[in-house]
This record gives sequence, C-alpha cells and structure tokens, in this order.
Amino acid sequence: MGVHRKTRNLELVLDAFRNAQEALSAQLLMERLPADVNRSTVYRLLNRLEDDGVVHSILASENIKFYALCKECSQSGHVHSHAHFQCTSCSQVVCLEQQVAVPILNQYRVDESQVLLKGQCAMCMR
Amino acid sequence: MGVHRKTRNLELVLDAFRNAQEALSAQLLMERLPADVNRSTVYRLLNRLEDDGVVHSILASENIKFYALCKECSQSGHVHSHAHFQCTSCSQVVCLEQQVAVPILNQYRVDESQVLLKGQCAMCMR
DNA sequence: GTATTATTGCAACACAGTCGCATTAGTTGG
DNA sequence: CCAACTAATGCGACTGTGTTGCAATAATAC
Repeated sequence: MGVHRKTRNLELVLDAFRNAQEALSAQLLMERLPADVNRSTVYRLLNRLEDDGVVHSILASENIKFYALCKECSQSGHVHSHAHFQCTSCSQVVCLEQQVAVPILNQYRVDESQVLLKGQCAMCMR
Repeated sequence: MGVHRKTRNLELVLDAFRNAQEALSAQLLMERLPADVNRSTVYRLLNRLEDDGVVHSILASENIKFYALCKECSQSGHVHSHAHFQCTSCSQVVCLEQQVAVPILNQYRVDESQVLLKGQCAMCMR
C-alpha cells in the first residue's frame, strides 16, 4: 500500500489539500508548503497518495497534472466519474459535482475516466 | 488561420494522420515520417494544425499529447465531445464514436471538453 | 525571374517529473 | 529509554516533451 509513517511532510501536504478549494499541481502545492520541503519529496508523496487512493489526478493544460483529495475512491482504483473544470484564463482547476455518464464499450475494459472541461470561470468572465 | 503553403512536411504529416487508425503523439508521428523531418517542425505543424481545427488533441498518460484528425471541428473551436480511450498496457489512444453528455454548468462557460477513458483494449485483454 | 515572407533546421533552452544514493528520522521490540 | 530496522527525505543529475531565436531555405505572387 504505501502510506505508513506519519511524517511532517505528509501532514503538510494533506493539510494543503484539505485547505484548498481547488485542485493543486505540484507547483502550486509547493508554493503552499514551507520552502524547505524538497521537490522530489513532493512528487513522491503525490505519487504515493495517488496510488493509495487518497488523491486523484487530472491532466490539464500545458501538460500539468493537478491533484485533489478523493472522496469516493479506494486503493482498488480511481472510479471517479466526476468532471473537472479548468479555466483557460486563470488556469485554475476544480472538481465538479457533476457525474459524467461514461459510455459502455464492448471492445474495451474501462478502469478509469478523466473528464476535463475547459472554458472560463465566473471570476474571469466579468 | 495559418496553414497556407503546400510543403512536403505538411503533406507528410497529413498523410500520416490519414493512414493512422489511432491517435498519434509527436513521437509516434515522427517514427512514421522520414528521418530527416525536424523535430521542431513536427511540433510546429501540430500546433498549427490544432489551431486551424484540422486536428484535435487529447492529453494522455505520461503527460503525452495525442493528436487525431478532426471531423466536426472548425477554426472557431474544438467542439468534439467524443470520448477517447487509452490502453494502459499498450498505451494506444483511439477516438471513440461515443459522444459524452457534457454537464451543463451555470458558473462556468465551457468551450471544450476532453474525455479520456483508460483501461485495456481488446488486443491486450487476451 | 525576382521579391516577399512562410517554413524549416539547428541548437539551446524551459520545465515537469524521475531516479540513485547516502543520510535522516519514524517505528517497533526489547 | 535505547537500539535496530527501514521508510522517508534531500540532493544532484538526469529524462523526455515541448518551445524559441535566428539564420537559411523554399513556396507563392507579381
């Protein structure tokens, strides 16, 4: 599984996610952590937390991966069919409540779905 | 707009897409082009073709962008709500026929949607 | 054919993310 | 509480995708 020891860095990262209203990239996350937290450590923690089903990720613009806490996922797989939204002006990514009806495919076995809607958020529209 | 001159490289790239059954990353595309086609040129062509609505892209695993010919898009925007599938074994990406019902949002203006389903393809399942 | 300028090739760059390895620090058992 | 075990960390070097400035090339219009 992975997450075992209760370390300062792990707690800091989890707190950052709990306090965030939006999804965080590794970059954004680091800005919200004390400066002495190592870059590699952040990436390693994100990978581990994702493997453990604690956070899920969505690939957004500029090939940047955003992460947010999972609410319905388990270690067995990231079965969140909720959509994500990224504003093309401010780049912010948020998890949406809306579920997306994933089509049934007979040629493929679908384990995971990633839905990213792009456009403008309320803030940037006015 | 952009695409104007009928150059060898442009024709080669378009042919590669026409002959491909699946979506192509810059990497895959280059493997199917003569070795003397420059890497930068490929990236520039892909960007231009996407801007012009000739191809659309989908971000897949490992932060790799895949491209495929557009059938319903125009310069005004990539309004393809069809889903994409990526096999986690062979990494191949394909465009699916299935449309995805994109939720209506009142806080956001949605211009584009990216739907990527991940799992295993028929080939890799047996 | 000549002028114009889009396209190209090249090399250097930017940046997200990874990895090997030595060090540090949680955890467990006594 | 201490020692042993080993997960977690920091560091620096490294990948790999994609971008950019600039000079050279080649498609197009006249």
